[in-house]
Amino acid sequence: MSSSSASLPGGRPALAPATYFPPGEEIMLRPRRQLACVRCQQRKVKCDHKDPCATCAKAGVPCVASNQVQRRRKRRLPERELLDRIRNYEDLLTQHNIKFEPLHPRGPESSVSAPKGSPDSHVEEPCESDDEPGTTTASSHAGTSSPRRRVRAAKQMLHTMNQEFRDRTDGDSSDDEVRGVVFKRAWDQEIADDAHLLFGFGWHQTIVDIHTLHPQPFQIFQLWQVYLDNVDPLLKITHTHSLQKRLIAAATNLMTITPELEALMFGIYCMAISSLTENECRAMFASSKVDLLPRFQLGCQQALLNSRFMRSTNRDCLTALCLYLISVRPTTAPQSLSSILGTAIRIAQRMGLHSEATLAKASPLEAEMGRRLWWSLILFDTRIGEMADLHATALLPTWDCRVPLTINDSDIREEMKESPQVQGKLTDVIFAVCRSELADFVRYTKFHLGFFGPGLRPSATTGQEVPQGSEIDTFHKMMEEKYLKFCDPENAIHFMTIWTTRGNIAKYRLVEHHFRYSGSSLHHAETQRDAALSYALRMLECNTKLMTSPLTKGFIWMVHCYFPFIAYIQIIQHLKWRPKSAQATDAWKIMNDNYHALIEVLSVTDSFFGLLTNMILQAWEVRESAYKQSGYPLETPLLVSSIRQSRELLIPEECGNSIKQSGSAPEIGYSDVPAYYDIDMDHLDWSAMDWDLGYKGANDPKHDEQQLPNALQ
DNA sequence: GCTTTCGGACCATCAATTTG
DNA sequence: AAATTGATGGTCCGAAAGCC
Repeated sequence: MSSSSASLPGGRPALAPATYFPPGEEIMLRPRRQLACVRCQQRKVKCDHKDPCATCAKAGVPCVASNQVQRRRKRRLPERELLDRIRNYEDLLTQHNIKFEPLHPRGPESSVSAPKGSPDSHVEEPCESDDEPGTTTASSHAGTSSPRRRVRAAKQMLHTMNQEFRDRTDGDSSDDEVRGVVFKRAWDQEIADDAHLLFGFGWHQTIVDIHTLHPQPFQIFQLWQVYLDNVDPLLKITHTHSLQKRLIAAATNLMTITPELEALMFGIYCMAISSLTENECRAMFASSKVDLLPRFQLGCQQALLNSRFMRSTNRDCLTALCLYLISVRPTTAPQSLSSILGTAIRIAQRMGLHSEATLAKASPLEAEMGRRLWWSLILFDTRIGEMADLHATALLPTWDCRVPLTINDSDIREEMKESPQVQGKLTDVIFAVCRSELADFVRYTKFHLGFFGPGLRPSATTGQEVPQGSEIDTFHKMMEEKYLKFCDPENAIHFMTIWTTRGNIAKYRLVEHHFRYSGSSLHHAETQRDAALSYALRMLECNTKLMTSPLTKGFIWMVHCYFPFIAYIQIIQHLKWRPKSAQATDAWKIMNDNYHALIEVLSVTDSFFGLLTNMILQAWEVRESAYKQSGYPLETPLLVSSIRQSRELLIPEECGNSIKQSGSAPEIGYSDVPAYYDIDMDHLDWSAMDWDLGYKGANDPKHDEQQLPNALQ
């Protein structure tokens, strides 16, 4: 081992070890090498390691500290592989009639030197690059190809198949596996361009030069930093250590990056911008979100097309698609998004991300990142399915991808052969693990399968017991003991984990409640209704904490995605039924707090705002008249006066009419509901919930007119 | 003349391999 | 187990190019 003492031969004075290791440090305890900042690394100039460093300070740009990239496993080519390669090259020389001295004299049985003209021999054609991106001409499209070209393509396809069979049958692959690969390759060669199916233009026909859509190199690192702060801690679908190195290299030469990495970069830009507020975005990039986001989304689309994302098995590519889809959510109808998410999940299934048997064949890093990506897609798809009123879900016990491991990114490296040991409960990935754990629990529950998989019997297909209602208690206790009690409420990601988990558990308690008592005589019993109300109030309380805490500022994009609309419905129904109950005062307070957190980001002209406030006002009117009858004084809560005030500012036609209509089965396509206020379907077939029966006319005959929007019925 | 870019010399690190 | 090897990651000098 070379020493790090001062007497290094031939070294540059500036590179003396003291530069890297502070004087006085013991060699045994020496710290990690102090790295140059990202910009100095990129510019290959000396970095003084200050914060900010002198060169960045001088240039007036942000000084971003770089991370050490994990060393990759050294790969030594085994002798056999080297010999095979030599054999292959010798074969090529033979085919081209180039004289050489062979390493192995060839006998007539030599398998690699098929005689020229035999079916096995490679058909050499000049200019075989028709399918190369960028070289395709209009006349070479599949639809307009000449007979000569078709013959050539057919020959090439046959050649590919023969080659594949030869290569594969030498190894351990089964016949089925070989056939699968061969046909996949064959399709790949035969059909060059089909990506326009989703994004409207062919992969070789980009409408603008994609390179012009990238931000400046220093902005790439700013966006990366925003992504690391606001997005990565929640999703954990990129491996920071290995990706950062690739990004640094990519940012210095955007012309040479692979389309997959380019797509991922645009996906990261999209999510970074999505996670910023308008003011933050303007302060950092001197442009508005509405300018930047569509630009990066277009770049992501084009890069996805360039990487032929629909047939690709590249993880970067699918990760990019996932980030892109999350970033378009606020401006996309859930029905549309749900459809394209189905495509994403099918791609993931083709890659085998849903199957532990397939994941086991990949490296531990690939497998683990694959699991995280699978769960992210499933969780996002589940949520969008709820919003799209989809009566189907991919969250079922029909696949066996396990919940991601509780490990830090630094615990898993590319060269690892064995899965890393699970670390403590508080790792980088705590949020992603907790929500995956919850979904993994839910997908086996009776209520969930009752709604989405009545034909599925998880205990028979998976060996797992079906949790009963009371098992939510056990599960909740387990989550509190296993994860939440270790969380520090002062830590942003821990705070998110605590209140998101508790809020979601309350939501599933409510869903389970309705499943259990739907159609039962107990459904309208006082205690059951009180229980349902308490779950809904708990949901709102958790949501208020997430919306109002300064800790979650960067994560608010995720909080907005989970607006607890059903909690509002549950609470308002209860308040109409029992306007003077002991819980009613508490309920108004909790709703008031949540509403004021909501109003921060809500526009009073939104149709969703009208729908929500209409429901709230009706509940308040019931309470007011009940108190008037009894003669007790009643203080109007702030949210009611605030709603009334905002309505007075609106033109009556814009507000009142639309609200009245929306109260009676409005045409609320979710496309016109601002995504911040997505309506929460919560897995339920609401028509089966018997929501209104017990409440209708309880106190006011007008309630018969009070209906849930179409999508909720 | 100042700044930026980047080829490449040189050093550090550490897994794989060899040596004793 | 220690020593060695060699692949890979990292720094930053200094020549050349770019810019004002």
